Amino acid sequence: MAEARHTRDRILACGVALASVEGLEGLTIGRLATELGLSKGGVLGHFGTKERLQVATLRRAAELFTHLVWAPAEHERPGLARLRAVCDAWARYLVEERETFPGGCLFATASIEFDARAGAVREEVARLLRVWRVRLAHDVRVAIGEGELAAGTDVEQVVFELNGIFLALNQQLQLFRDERAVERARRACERLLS
Amino acid sequence: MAEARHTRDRILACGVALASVEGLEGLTIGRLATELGLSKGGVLGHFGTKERLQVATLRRAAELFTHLVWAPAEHERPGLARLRAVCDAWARYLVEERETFPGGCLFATASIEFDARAGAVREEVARLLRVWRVRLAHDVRVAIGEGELAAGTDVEQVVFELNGIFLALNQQLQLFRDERAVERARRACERLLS
DNA sequence: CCTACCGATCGGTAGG
DNA sequence: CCTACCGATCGGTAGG
Repeated sequence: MAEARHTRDRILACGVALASVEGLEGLTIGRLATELGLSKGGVLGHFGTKERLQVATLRRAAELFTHLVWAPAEHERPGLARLRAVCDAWARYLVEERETFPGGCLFATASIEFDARAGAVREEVARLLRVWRVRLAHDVRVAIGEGELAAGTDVEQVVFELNGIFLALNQQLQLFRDERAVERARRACERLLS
Repeated sequence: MAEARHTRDRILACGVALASVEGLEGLTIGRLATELGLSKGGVLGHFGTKERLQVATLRRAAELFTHLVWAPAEHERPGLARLRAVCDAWARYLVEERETFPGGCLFATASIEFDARAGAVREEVARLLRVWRVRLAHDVRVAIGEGELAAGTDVEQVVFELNGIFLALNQQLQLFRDERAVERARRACERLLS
């Protein structure tokens, strides 16, 4: 039924925002229910267990990330031009999507929260981050092939450092509310991609 | 009494390890009590409230960090030499202190966990991270003064990027169990500090 | 999708 | 430091 689908979407939108602040463990069924005017049974019925709710929330966040960070850059020329567009969109996503992710990037939150636990949630976080890195690595490789980056450039090294820059930016924005860090991230990317 | 002090130390050692894995919110009084063979009252008596237990746990983690990362570098020549020694010790701390911090750096965990909440825990995390950054900034400034780093170097930029490198290393070690990232962090530091 | 309920665990208190 | 207890909330189930 279309109504059930719509309810599921509402639950996930609320779940992404809640998990961004409280973590995927702090994403409780009771709180979701209260916030949406549903019963706990009504929430849980769409997912079966809390773990599956957590995985569904992560996947929805990945769809949003793709839409907000990848889509604006996708049609740029592969290689350095697209990498730069991705970095721009990535920074914009961290700064501007306070409504969707009031507690900052959900992948930063979830990767820290589950990095020492076993289970389906941890596996899903790791998988989604790997997919993203493959995408970045591809454009780094193209940039090297095109001579836009030095021939000896270590692809994984660039991806590692890019990841660090945006983890640092997320922390600076969320914990210190320091928007000047956007400029720092931009400069760090420039230094890395030239 | 010396015994009470000893019990408090035992609670905090266990608390640091537990919070490293489960977060400072997942650090529950009941679980601490069970793990230490105490009653809940026995645990809480040393701190009063859970929030104060969380702050005490963070402070203990900061003492450990100082001992493991700052102390080995402290007597190096201020400036670039000491910065390099700090980076070495910082990486070693993330890789080797699995027993003390089985879930990785507690400051990485706590900063993500509390970056969207108000209260004493958030303030303490932010304060401790600021103290550490001041320390790093000082040696960057000395290095510039000594001509070891270019005259136009932006101090906060270097600190920002250093922080990113070690956040990325922590994630790579914990979520992906990728020890090759240590070499990547080392290379990123070299690139930054030359 | 609902109400009504389950056992477990949470932070915290009282009294000793 | 203990036992015994409080109300609230957790994930989840039953029956409709």
